Amino acid sequence: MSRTTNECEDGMISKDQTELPLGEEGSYDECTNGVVLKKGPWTSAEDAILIEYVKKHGEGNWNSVQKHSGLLRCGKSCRLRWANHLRPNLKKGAFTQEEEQLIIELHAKMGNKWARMAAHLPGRTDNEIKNYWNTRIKRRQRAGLPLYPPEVCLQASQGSQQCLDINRIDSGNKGQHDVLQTHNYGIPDVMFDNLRTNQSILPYVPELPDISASSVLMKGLCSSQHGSFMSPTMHRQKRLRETTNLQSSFSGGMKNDFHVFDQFQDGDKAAQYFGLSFPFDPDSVAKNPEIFGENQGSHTLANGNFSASKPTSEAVKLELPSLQYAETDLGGWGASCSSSPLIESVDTFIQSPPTGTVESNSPRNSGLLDALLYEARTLSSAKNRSSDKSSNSSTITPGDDADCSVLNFSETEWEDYGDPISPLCHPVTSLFRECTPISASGSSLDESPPTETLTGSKHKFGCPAEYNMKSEPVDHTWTPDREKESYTHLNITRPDALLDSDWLEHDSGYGKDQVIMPEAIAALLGDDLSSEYKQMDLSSEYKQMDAGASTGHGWGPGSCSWNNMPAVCQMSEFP
DNA sequence: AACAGAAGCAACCGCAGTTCA
DNA sequence: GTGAACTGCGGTTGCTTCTGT
Repeated sequence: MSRTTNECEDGMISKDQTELPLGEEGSYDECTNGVVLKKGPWTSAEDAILIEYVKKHGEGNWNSVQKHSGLLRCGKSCRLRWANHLRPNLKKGAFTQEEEQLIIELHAKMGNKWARMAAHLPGRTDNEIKNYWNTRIKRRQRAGLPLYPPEVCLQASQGSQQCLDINRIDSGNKGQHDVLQTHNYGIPDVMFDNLRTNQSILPYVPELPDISASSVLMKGLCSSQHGSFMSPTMHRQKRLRETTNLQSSFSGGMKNDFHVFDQFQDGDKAAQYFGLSFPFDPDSVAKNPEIFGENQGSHTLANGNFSASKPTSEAVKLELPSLQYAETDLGGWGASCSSSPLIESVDTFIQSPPTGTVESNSPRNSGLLDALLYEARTLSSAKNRSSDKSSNSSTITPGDDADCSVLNFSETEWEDYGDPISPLCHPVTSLFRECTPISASGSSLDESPPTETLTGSKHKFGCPAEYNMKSEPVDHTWTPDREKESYTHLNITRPDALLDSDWLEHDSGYGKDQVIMPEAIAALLGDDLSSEYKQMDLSSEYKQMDAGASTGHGWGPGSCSWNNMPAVCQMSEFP
């Protein structure tokens, strides 16, 4: 079925009926029935027509735009033009630092879910974000920088962990569609945490500081979600669907993208796979080139953040294992504890930071309905948390808006929640204090890896000096002020902010009558959500996963051993 | 001033999900 | 229940502008 044909069939305006605006820029495609549609850049006249149409008829029914307005554009083109350029409240201009930071964090958690990311950035379009990200990747690739700054990887890992938890809890729950969509990001962390927490099985791991096994590997996987581990040529949604079909996002991801784990029944191989401090096994590269960044074809950096023992390409050679960022701070990283993961971390992937607006009032817009529900849950849970915050911070409340917490690593906020222990068994505040490089210039955080840790002759985990990243004269001295600055960057996503009247009355461009009202949202979701989450909490699957866990949180230390990991990871025969 | 490459941006394309007849 | 139509999303391409040589 040809979309163009369909659109043309709807087009109604035939060539002989229409006077072509010859001389205008843009090309014209003639469809089988003679209808001609313009392509290429939009003119201001066309914009005016479209704006007028939307004013009269509202969004949606894009294919009828042509019928009613005579605009020689297909519906898709109209929708795109409206969404990306004409709709009210679009922010134009460069991304602010806050936005950049948010994009990085969101991408670390969501991957290339541009539309969802855009929902977190009011006034920004998915296209803008996508373009920004793609150019950013190019930039960093040239500079030999890792895709994500370390602290973002940490946050993403927490989100991933939570994602996994949720998937396990409620893998069959269609309502967790959003969660399922993000399954990719969770898989590695389990692997890594398992590595770390099962050191007796991995002979090399005990030599690593507490943070190493999980954080190092996780950092690599922060980028590997699109690169080294993932097959970039595989359609993401296809992955999702297959995953869903498998009744387990986790298993699906493993099946489709993590076949390489099959070889990890051997602990040594696993160690080699995860590289860095482990003896390099060139065979691993030969056998699994995709592991080491030879998966090309996506925009993902070949050198991503995942630095194996020995890069196999020049691009990778520039790469430095992300772990080195923490080289001088390993004492902090190693401030291990046996506490259970951070409470909020459990449901990071359930919720996300607020979106500013509901962009459409189109009743048929299912995607936006999802977005509305998504936002509503966020709002609802944010509200819940604000009320629960004082009473109980040690109970898993899946409805909590932990996503915001991830994005708002305000030290004070962590403290507010009691024991600020990360899922990696590290005090979050100390992790971020030691790991968040913010340049004094206030330039984008991710653009500035800590130089002083990049230029050592040989870092602690055995990465030879020749793999050191190109050092750049960036001041990475960490000061409390900078720390504060970095935290405050993110406060726009504070759950509290959601309930702020200003936020709620954020002009969506459709008048205040379409403002999201917290009461309405609460009424919409209210008990349903809570019961849903209660159900999740009690799900037998979750209990099964939790069985044997020493922490009672399912994925804490001991919850999943290396021995049972292959059972999870080798799900190629998963029913 | 001319040129090449990089960067930024806008738009198109194809696929998939949802809705409707 | 099924197929067509509509819509949204992500990937990609192409054009324009900027920057360095």
